Amino acid sequence: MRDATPQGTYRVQALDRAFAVLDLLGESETPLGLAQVASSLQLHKSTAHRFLMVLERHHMVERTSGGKFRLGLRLFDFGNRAIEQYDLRERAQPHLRRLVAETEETAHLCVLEQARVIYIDKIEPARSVRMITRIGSSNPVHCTSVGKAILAFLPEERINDILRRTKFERFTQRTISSAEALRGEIEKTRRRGYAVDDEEFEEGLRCIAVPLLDAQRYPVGAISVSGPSFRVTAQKLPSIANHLLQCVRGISVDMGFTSTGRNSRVPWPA
Amino acid sequence: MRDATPQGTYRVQALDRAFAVLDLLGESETPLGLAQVASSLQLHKSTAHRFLMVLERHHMVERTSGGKFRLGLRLFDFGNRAIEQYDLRERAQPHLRRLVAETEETAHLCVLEQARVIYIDKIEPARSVRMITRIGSSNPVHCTSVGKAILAFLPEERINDILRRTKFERFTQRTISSAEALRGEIEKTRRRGYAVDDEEFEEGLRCIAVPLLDAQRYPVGAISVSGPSFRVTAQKLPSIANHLLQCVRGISVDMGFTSTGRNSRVPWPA
DNA sequence: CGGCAAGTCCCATATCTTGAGAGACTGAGC
DNA sequence: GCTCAGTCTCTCAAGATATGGGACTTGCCG
Repeated sequence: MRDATPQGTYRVQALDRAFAVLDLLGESETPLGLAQVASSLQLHKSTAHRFLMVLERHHMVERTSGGKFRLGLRLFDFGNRAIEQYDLRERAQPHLRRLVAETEETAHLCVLEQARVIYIDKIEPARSVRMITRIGSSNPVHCTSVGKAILAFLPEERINDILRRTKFERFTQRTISSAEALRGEIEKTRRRGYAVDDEEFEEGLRCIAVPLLDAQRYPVGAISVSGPSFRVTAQKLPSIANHLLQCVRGISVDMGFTSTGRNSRVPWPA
Repeated sequence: MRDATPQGTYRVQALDRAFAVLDLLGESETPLGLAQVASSLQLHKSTAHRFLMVLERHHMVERTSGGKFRLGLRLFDFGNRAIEQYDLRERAQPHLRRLVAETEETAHLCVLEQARVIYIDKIEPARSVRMITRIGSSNPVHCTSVGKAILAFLPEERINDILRRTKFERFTQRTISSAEALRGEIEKTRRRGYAVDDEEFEEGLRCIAVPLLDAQRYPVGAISVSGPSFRVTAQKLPSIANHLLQCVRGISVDMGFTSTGRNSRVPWPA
C-alpha cells in the first residue's frame, strides 16, 4: 500500500510482504480480517494467511476474539530493546534536565523516522500542566516545531521526499496546510536557527525547537521546549532558543559531534 | 540460536530467519557485525548480508558508525502502535489509579510475553521513591510477583515450557534460583490467591501481585503493588491483596471477563 | 609487505514460496 | 432447517525466488 515497489538492490520478497502486513495493521484503527489484509496488499488469500500465521507464531501479530488481526506485543518488546540500544537518549537526558530546570517548561527529544517525528524522550518540569504527548508516539512533520527544525537542515532531496509523503492534516486554525507554506517556514527556520510551532498542532500550545546536528551537519534529531502560549510568549522565544542552543551544544559534545570532522559518512554515529 | 527448529505447520523460512536476526540483535548488549550474525545463526555470510540490508531498508535495524548492526527505530514505532491497539491497558488504567490512591504505592500492569513478563503500564503515587522500572521493560518470571501470579494460573504444560526457558539468574540473596523452589512458590500462590516478591529482585523492594483472569480463568496478565519493604510490611500484605483483588474484579467486569462463559476460546478477548 | 578477517557482490541452481482450488465453517435470511 | 455468501483453512504441483559458493574488495595487524 505504502509503496508497492520497494526500491533497493537487495530484495527478499517475503520480508517486504511481511513488513507491508505489519504496516497495514499498524496504520489501521481497527483489527483487520484475513480477507481485508489480502485485498489491501493484493496478496493471494492463502499467501496472506500463511504470513499471518507465521507472524502470529512470532507474536508479531495477535488475533482478537473475532479472529481479526492486530499488531502483537512482541513488537512492543522489540521496540523497547531498540530504544535501549539507542544511546542518543541517555546521553541527552542530563542536558534535557538542565534545560527543563532553566526554562521550567516541558522538553522533548525527537528523531525523524520515515516521514514523521517520533518522541524518544520527554522531561517535564515539577509544576506543569500535563502534556498529552507520550514517549513513542509520532507526529507528522508539518505541525511540529521539531519536525520543522529537522526539515530545515535536511538535504533538498530528502525534504521533497518527506513533503510528498505528508498529508498536511489540519489540527488547529493555524496548522500549516500546504507544502509551499511549509517551505516558507523552513526558510524562516534556517534564517533564525530555531523552529516555532505557534498553536499549529494544539490550541494554546507553543513550542520551539532546534535540530541536533552531527559532525556532517546532518540532523540526527531535535529538541524542543513546549508550554502554554501564555507562558511561552513571543518575547521569551529568543531567550528560550538560547537555552536550547546551549543544550544541543552540550549534547553534541557528549555524542562526539564536535565540528572537527570524524570520517564517518553515516547519519547516526554511535 | 534460541530454537533452530521453529515448530508450527506454517513456515516461511525467510521470516523465521529475519526474526532470528532481530532476536539476536535484541539480546545482544552490543551491536554485532555481519560475521557475528552469520555465525551465530549459522547462516551463510551472503544470506545474512542480504537480510541485514533488507532489514536496514525497512529501518528494522540500523548500523553504527563502525558498520555494526543493532535494532532500528522502526521497531520502536511499531511497538508503540502495538501497545495503542492493546486495549487492556486503557481499560485497566482507571482501576489502577484507584488502587494507587488506596495503597499509596506504585502499581504495575504486566502481561506474559514468551517466557518473560513485560510492563505495560505503571502508576506511581504522588509522593513516592521513584522506582527504576520502565514501561516496556521485561523481566524473567522467577523473580517477580507478577511472574509468579501469572504462572500459578497457567496450564501445567505452559508452566513447564516457561520454566525450561528460564535461566534463574540471581538478583539478590533471596532470588529463587531453581525450578523446584519456584514450583513451591507457585503452589503457595495458588493457595493464598496472591503472589509475593520479597526482595527477590531488588534489595528493599517488596511486591505483591494477583493475576487477571479471563472468562476461561486463563491469566491474561497481572497487576502488582510495589513499595519499600519498610512500608509494605508483612502485616499489610493481606490488606493490600484485598485492594488488588477488588481492582482485578473491576477490570474483569470492564473487559467483559464476567464469569458467565463467553464462547470464545482465545486467550485475549478483544 | 603479506596474510587474515570482514564485508560486498554476482549468478546458476535447487529449494522454498506461491497461488489455484477444494473443503470447512459461520452466520444471515427465508 | 436449509441454502447461500462470505471467510477462513489446508494441500499440492509448478516455477519463481532465495540461496550460498565463491571471487573481489577493503582494512587491519603483525
